[in-house]
This record gives sequence, C-alpha cells and structure tokens, in this order.
Amino acid sequence: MSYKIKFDHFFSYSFSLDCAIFGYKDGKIHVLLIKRAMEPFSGEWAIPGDLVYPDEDLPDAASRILTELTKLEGVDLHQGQTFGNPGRHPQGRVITCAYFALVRIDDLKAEADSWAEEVMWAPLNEVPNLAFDHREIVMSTYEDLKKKLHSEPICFNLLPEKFALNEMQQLYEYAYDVEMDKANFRKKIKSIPLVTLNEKQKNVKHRPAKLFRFDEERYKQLVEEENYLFRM
Amino acid sequence: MSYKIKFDHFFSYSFSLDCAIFGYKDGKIHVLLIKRAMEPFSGEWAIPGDLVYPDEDLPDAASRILTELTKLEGVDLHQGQTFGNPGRHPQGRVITCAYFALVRIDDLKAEADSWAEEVMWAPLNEVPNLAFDHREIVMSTYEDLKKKLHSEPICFNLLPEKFALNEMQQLYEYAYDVEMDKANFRKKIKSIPLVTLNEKQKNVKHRPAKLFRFDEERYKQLVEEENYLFRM
DNA sequence: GCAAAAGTGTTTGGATTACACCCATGC
DNA sequence: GCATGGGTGTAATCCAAACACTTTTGC
Repeated sequence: MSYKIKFDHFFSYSFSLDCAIFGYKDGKIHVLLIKRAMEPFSGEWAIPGDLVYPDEDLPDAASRILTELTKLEGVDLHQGQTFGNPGRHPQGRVITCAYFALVRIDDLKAEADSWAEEVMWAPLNEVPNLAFDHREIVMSTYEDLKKKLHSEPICFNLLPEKFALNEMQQLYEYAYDVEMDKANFRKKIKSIPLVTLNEKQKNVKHRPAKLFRFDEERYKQLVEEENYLFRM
Repeated sequence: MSYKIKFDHFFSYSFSLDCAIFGYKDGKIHVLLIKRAMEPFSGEWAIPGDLVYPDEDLPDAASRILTELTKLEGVDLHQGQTFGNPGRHPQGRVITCAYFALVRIDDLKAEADSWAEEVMWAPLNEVPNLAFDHREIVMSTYEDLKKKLHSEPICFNLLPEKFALNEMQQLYEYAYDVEMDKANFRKKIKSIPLVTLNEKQKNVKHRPAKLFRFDEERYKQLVEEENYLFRM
C-alpha cells in the first residue's frame, strides 16, 4: 500500500473553527456577525472564526476564538457540522468545524475586538454576503437547530430567563412557520417543568402576562429518573 | 493582531476520516472493524479510516477510504462528529471526522483490502480495544444514531429489505432497551408508509409472518407534500 | 393436539383539536 | 367603555397502554 503523495505532504493542512451564535429578538432569530479586518476577505462580514493552535483542544479553541473576536465569555458552545470543501479557503486547505450556541441577546454585550472591526446581530432573513462559505455554515447549522427545537428544551436559551408563555409560543411559531392555538399550546406545555414566578410583564398596554422560568434542575432530574423526553 | 506562532506553522496539520459502519444481525447492532497492517497501531483493530488528499472533498474521501479498505461500494455515508484532541494521533496533529452509515450486513460482503489485513463485524457490547480514539468515535456515533432512530426512518437501512413487523419491533427494543407491546407497536406504525408484500417468512417453526417493505417513494412524497414527520 | 409466534379487538384514560368565552390592564 | 392580549373551559376526537383473545403454522 502506498499513498499517491509523500506522507509529509499530508501534514500541510490547517483547521479552523467558526462560531454560529444564534439569538432571538424582535420576534426573529438573529445570528452574530463580525466585520473582518484581516485578509482574506478583509472588510467583509463573517461569523467569528479562526485557526486552531497546534496544541489546542477544539472546545477550548472555540471559546477562545469567540472571546477574542467578540468579548463574549462563558457561552455554551456545541459542535456542529464540519466543512471541508477543498476550495473553501483561498490560502490553502483549511477544514473548518462549526460550533454553535443559543444565547439571550439582551443578557450579553458583544463587542468587536482583535481583528474584528465591528459586530452585529443579523436576522436570518437579512444576512448579508458572508466571507468564505459562512452563509452555508449559518444556514445549515440553523436547519440542525430547528430540528433540535423539537426534541430538546433549547428554546429557553433563546428566550429571556423570565418569559411569558406567549413569547415561547411565538418563538415556535416563527421557527416552524406555523400558527398555534393559544389554549392548546398552554395545555401542551403543561408537562414541561416550568417555575411560575410571582412576577408580571411591565410596560405593556394590555393585561400583563405572568412570567415563567425553565426549571433546569427539575428537567435534569426528570430525564435521569423518569426517562423524561422533551417533545414539541 | 498577531498569532502566537508563525502563520505557516498553522499549515502543518492533517485531516482524516473514520467510517463507523453499523449493521444489525442476530438481534444485535454490530460495527465494522478492520485489523490494521500499517503503522501506527499496526496489528490492532480500528474502524476504517485514512487521511484525506489535499484536493479531495470530504464525502468523496469517505467513500474512497471505505472502499479501499473494505471493498464496500455505494454505501450511503453521513457526516458525524469531529474529533480533534491534540494527542489523539501519535504522528502529529490529525483532526478526524466520523462518517457513519447503516447497512444490511447480509446484502454486503466486506473484504479486507489495501492495508487492512482482516475485517469483522463486532457486536457493540463486544468491541475489542481499538486504535486511536476509535472506541470513543464508535460509541459517541452510536449514541447520535440512537437519537436519530426516534425521528428518522433509518431503522429500515438496518433491517433486511423484506422484514416482518416483529423484527422491526425487536430492533427498537434492542436500541431503546425497553419492551414493547406487540399489538400497540403494530397500531403505532400504521402511519408509516410500508408496502405489504405477498410473501411470508420461510423456515420458521411457527406461523410465518407477513413481510413488509419500507415505501421510500411514498415517504418522500409525504414529507414533501404533507409535512409528514416520522416519530417512534 | 401442542407449542410458538402471528395477528386482532376492547377498554380506559390521557392528549389534541377547534372554538367559545371571560379577565385584567392601559388609555 | 373599549381595545388588546392574557387566560380558561368544554366537547369531540384521536391516541396509547394494558390485556385478552383468536389464528396459523411446524412438528
């Protein structure tokens, strides 16, 4: 058995991570973009991403890269798909792996840093042209995410910590592009462990809604002890 | 902005693909292994995997690698997780991406080729020590797969093309580690598009069961036209 | 006839649907 | 009081679980 190229030649690739950070505001899902101030694609919009150091593990690298470019810390990143088209990077063979997260936009203050010149949250239907294959990465990751919304309680990472049931319903209506009946939605989510707070909406010009919080403790306990399956 | 190492230094990694091929026989899920006849880990069991060529796209590389090592062709491979621990490969920084497939073991004839010395199907609970981090890759990919069994009709890739309902039930019972009621199982799968064949089991020492086939055409049509969601 | 598994029917209670209605607040 | 959403109740229907039962085959 022999390779068609010299063995050393295989060790000429690079590897990067790109972070697709999704949030929810104004009734729409948004993605976090940076304006690049470094070649290649200097001056263009992209998702935060960079090369991995030789001795760096992937989850650590993902956090580091996101923090360096946007000052965001403590974001819970998950691995997504890997993109390795041979022509995707103009400077050589760079394979990239998507890391994604769902965050509460209002609880964070993303700020451009390092070679990021600017940051912005773009609604998914208004994403500008992006560097590299970043549009494909964003859209493909969003599709994966929508599937996860069915089977895992990740909507609570997008909603404010204290939310009204109607906000939750609207998020699902947006993601699945369907309309839901209010009364039935409320019955359906009865099995989800939520804490009913002693608080109400403020500054609304109609009857204020009660606020709820996802009971993560109890959720984990239910999964452990009763094989609980989240379903929406 | 500057990197802690020279830019060229980033282009010193390699990238491989490892194929986790799952099949079902004797009531158990099996994974396809090869015995390596090449360093590193020569003489040890591993899943079929190899380095990607500089100009090669990932899906093509996955097919090529699987064919080179096992002579299997036309297997429908899907991308899985990426593993990039800095210490995972003794010869340098090699990041690897898992590609997985579900196959009908009896319809295939896997044969060792190239630097594979031997192939075998190992039941998941009897997987020997494996080279690199291949045990982690296999187990982690199997977990992903079990989740997919809930929401996608992939069980039919594991079952024989013509199967009895009881075989399908047993596959789910094995994967989810639960017992199911026969009558209720049959009611539950009524919504799945199956073709009832005019054939029965042979060589069984009891009443032979009717055989069924998954109606892939109709499934795709239902997904397209009626937003059909497979659920188990 | 007997063993073994195929295959069906019935009951019950809990979810899902569609839809109507009342309630609390700002203005 | 009225507009605006918040929040609830009901009836019809569907679905799932538990369990008993009948059928068809090999031996």
